[in-house]
Amino acid sequence: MTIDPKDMSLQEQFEYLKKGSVDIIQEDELKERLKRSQETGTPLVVKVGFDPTAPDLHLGHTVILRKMRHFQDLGHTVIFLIGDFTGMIGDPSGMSKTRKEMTHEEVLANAETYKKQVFKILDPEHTVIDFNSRWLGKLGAEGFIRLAAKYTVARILERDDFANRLQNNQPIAVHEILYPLAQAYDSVALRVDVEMGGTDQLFNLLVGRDIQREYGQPPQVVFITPLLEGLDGKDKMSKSLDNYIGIEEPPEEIFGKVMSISDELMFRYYELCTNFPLHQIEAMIKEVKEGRVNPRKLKAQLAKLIITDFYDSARAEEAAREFDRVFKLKEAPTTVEERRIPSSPQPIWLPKLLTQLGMTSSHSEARRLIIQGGVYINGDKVTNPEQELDLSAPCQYLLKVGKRKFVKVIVT
RNA sequence: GGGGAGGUACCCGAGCGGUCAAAGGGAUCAGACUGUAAAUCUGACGGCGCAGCCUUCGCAGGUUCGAAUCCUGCCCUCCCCA
Repeated sequence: MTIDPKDMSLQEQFEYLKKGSVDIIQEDELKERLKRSQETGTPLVVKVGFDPTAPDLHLGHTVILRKMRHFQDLGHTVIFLIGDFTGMIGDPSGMSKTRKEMTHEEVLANAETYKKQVFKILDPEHTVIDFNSRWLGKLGAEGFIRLAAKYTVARILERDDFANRLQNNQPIAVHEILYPLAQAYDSVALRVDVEMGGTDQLFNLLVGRDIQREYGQPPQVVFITPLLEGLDGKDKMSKSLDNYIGIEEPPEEIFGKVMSISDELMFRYYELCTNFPLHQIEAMIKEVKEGRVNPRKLKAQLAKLIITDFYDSARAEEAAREFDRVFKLKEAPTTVEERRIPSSPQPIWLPKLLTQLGMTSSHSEARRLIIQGGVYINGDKVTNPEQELDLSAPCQYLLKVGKRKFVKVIVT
């Protein structure tokens, strides 16, 4: 980015924001608001809701965080809204069950965790962290009924998820159909100009438009961001599927995970997790296809970019060197977890030790890995599952299990 | 309320008296080949100091020399009708 985003023309601003979006409803309305904002010098209010229970952010979340940042780059205000009230309902789109109410302290603690993570991407100057219990909690039964009166059951049931469940005779609890309304009311309370969300949020965000209209506000622009595929390239990235890159993971870990994704997926990540303009990404795809560039090089670059976002370029370079060291030169990593065990005249059976160290989950597994040639001691492959280690005198053993599990055992 | 189907290892799913630690697929893990890519190939995939033994097929009992398979009760899920 050579030019200051604030110096962009309106059209350029629009393009800057649009990159990587799935849908914008309506594009013209967004352009109009950008224009008016510039004319009046009033920043737009951009809202994105987050779940109060899951403050462990991963690369998938950064897609929308990056987009929030783009709005900030243009001087707009982003509201990081923690859905502590709606969290009691549980978003039906996540098929989650109704959650129990969290205490105020828990919510605040989670908010702190969020702060620590999101400001790796967001600009604190232009970020407001808010909680929707602030207004939804005050609404009361009466207020809620008034709100509910502004929408019809038929319209709520248009939602894919509800329609399917109705079709399949699955239960829909009454409180679930209130969820979209509660979320929509957030937009009213905050007089939101733009609400962003993933593709699974489309319905909720659209209800926001309708409800704002009911309350005499201009309907928000709905900005839909894509869901990032997980490391497997199939499902969306999520912690529960264990196909994620955590925002707080160590650089070495992130580097390794990025290197393990498929070439195809790499370009998707380039698109959604870096500021590379589309034409450059297309050029890279072409170069790879024509064999002019080794995809491995591009993947390493991607890994470094991602780490730089979460840490800094020095850490990124370090992670890259470390990776080469372990996987190219097949050396041990520079820092290996060390575990001390007391010396003993009795030797220890290797599978027992590996299991004790947590490197394997059972003696059987350890035995299997040894038989399959996946266990090394001090760089030498172990072939005998009955292998024992001498613990009679102080010494060190470097254990390696599988491709990447290392532990240094120090006999004291 | 009435009728029907079913619960098998991480997931899907076969098995319906012994030869079943339970077919097949997926996921996963290890090894080979590589670029910790993809594709492919090989092997493993309940536990146990493992040529043997122990515990698994919703739960609890029962029949039998012998049960994932048969019987009884209980729990749960789904489908159709009302």
